[in-house]
Amino acid sequence: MRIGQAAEQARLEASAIRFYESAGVLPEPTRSDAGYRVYDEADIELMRFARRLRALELPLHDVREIVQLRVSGEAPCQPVRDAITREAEAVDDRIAELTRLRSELQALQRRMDSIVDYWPQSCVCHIIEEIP
Amino acid sequence: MRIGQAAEQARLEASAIRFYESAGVLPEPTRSDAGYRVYDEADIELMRFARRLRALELPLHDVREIVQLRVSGEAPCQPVRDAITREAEAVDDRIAELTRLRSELQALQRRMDSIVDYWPQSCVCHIIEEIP
DNA sequence: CTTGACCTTCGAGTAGCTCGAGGGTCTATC
DNA sequence: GATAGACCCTCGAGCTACTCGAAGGTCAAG
Repeated sequence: MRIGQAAEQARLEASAIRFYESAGVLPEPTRSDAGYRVYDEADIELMRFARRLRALELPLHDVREIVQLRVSGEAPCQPVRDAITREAEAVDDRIAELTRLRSELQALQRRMDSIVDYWPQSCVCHIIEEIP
Repeated sequence: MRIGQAAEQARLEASAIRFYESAGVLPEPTRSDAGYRVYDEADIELMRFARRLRALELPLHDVREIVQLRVSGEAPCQPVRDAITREAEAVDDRIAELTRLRSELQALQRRMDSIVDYWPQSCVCHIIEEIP
């Protein structure tokens, strides 16, 4: 199977498959006489594995490490656990950050609305100055 | 005042100030005879304004538009309102996405823990295969 | 006159891809 | 056999928002 069909089966873009290969995440596939990449079912499964790890938003270097272990026949369980633990912490941190940011944005929106209600012609942009 | 002190006053990195200038966010400053960038208090205020907008995680092209309006003497109120509205929506979307992701990561962690509790020697990585 | 702190520009690096240019290949149809 | 259209190749650039390092110029103090 060539890269287009592989991409469809693995639900990745062909450009992403080439990129993963160049980044050492996926192994170099065999080539046809014409130089086309040729994949089999096991290659597709590996692509799906990588896609699932990326769907968890694991950084690519973690995906690379985990996929390489799997390719070499070692169980990548501990790296997967560690990566998921790190990722869960990163996600929690980012949610907390975005929650603070959302409060701040909502407060700004309320202030802008109230200023416009009371002084329809006035400029509200000075409220930005109040951000530390 | 030169760029180092300006960076300190505006709480930006000097490299960020140069980058903002090259990106058209901040205007080109006057130069000393030696070619050093020279800033006054109004320049610092503009830097702070840009920093505050970026602290709201507004994309740089929005910051550029808003800062340029302010430089040209126009009130950037409506663009600020629009940008904040867009940003609030983007933040809400991202929080929803990350909340889903956190649930998924926590579910994976629980599954991995339970598998290790019951079959301490087994590999848990097949649980990744269950991700669509 | 030298030292060290500061400044300059330019290019590359970060993350994770996508897209386009310029070219080759394969398959079906005429 | 020719040709059209779909597919593939590599390489380089682009996206975001900066940061860092190299190689070199400037300035004040001792």
